[in-house]
Amino acid sequence: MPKPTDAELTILKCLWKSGPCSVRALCDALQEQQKWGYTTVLKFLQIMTDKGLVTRMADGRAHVYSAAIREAEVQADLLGDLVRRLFQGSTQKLVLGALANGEVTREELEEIKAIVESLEGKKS
Amino acid sequence: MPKPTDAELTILKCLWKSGPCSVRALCDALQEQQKWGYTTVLKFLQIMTDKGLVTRMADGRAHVYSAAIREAEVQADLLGDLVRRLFQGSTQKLVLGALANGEVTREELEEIKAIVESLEGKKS
DNA sequence: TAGAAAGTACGAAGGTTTTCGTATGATGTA
DNA sequence: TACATCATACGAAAACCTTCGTACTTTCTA
Repeated sequence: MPKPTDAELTILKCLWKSGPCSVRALCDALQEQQKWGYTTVLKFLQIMTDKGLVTRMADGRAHVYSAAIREAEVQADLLGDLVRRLFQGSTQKLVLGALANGEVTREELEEIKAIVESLEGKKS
Repeated sequence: MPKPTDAELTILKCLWKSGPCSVRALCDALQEQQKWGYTTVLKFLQIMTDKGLVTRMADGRAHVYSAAIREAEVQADLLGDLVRRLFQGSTQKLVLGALANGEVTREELEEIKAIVESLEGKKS
């Protein structure tokens, strides 16, 4: 599974959020963040189809595109990449780095702690 | 501060580990992981000097290169990028994703929990 | 002193990414 | 039916990344 580029990620995020879309609908949905021309978006989708990142179905004259990988898969993939390349392969180092630098509310900390404790339970 | 490319990261990691190096020393240090020619490494260092990722000092005929950014900075930078681009800006979502997919030992979990608790303390 | 050795600088080739423009075909309407 | 509209396909330009090869300079050394 190829790692999506920046532009490809933008499109995937839009597909995850909106569900299957025609090129036109994607363009409209992207309008606010991105000033891409219609053929630019189309080209990305064609490349992504070749790479297996999206699939397409004919809908009369037009095509409807869907994400071919789930958000969680890409997240796991890119996280694993970062862990390997910048944190000596240690997930723990990445987590500590994220906690040290990111904004996390008290409620979110609670939730993280709960997950950590449940993982500890599994390791008994 | 420009985001380092893959090759640039490899070189930065080596500089962080070994400290300031001549091109020759870097080549040797990289020998095991990477089969780069001397001029390849030199070229990267020249590009990285232009980008401000490394600095260099003359040492007689040769140059000695040092990392211009600390490892923790780059880690924070790339983590922030990932949080923004793939986790809706939520550090918590990234942490949960990392915990769900990565390998973490019991001792590491303990340490994470301790950090979480100390952060909770700070928020009181 | 003449040539080997070691270092830097420059440029270029080949690949990928980003971004459109143009060509071409189908569809619907005056 | 002829023209505007909308969709896809194709190709190409510009930027960036990776990787060397070659040229040039300085410094040893036989």
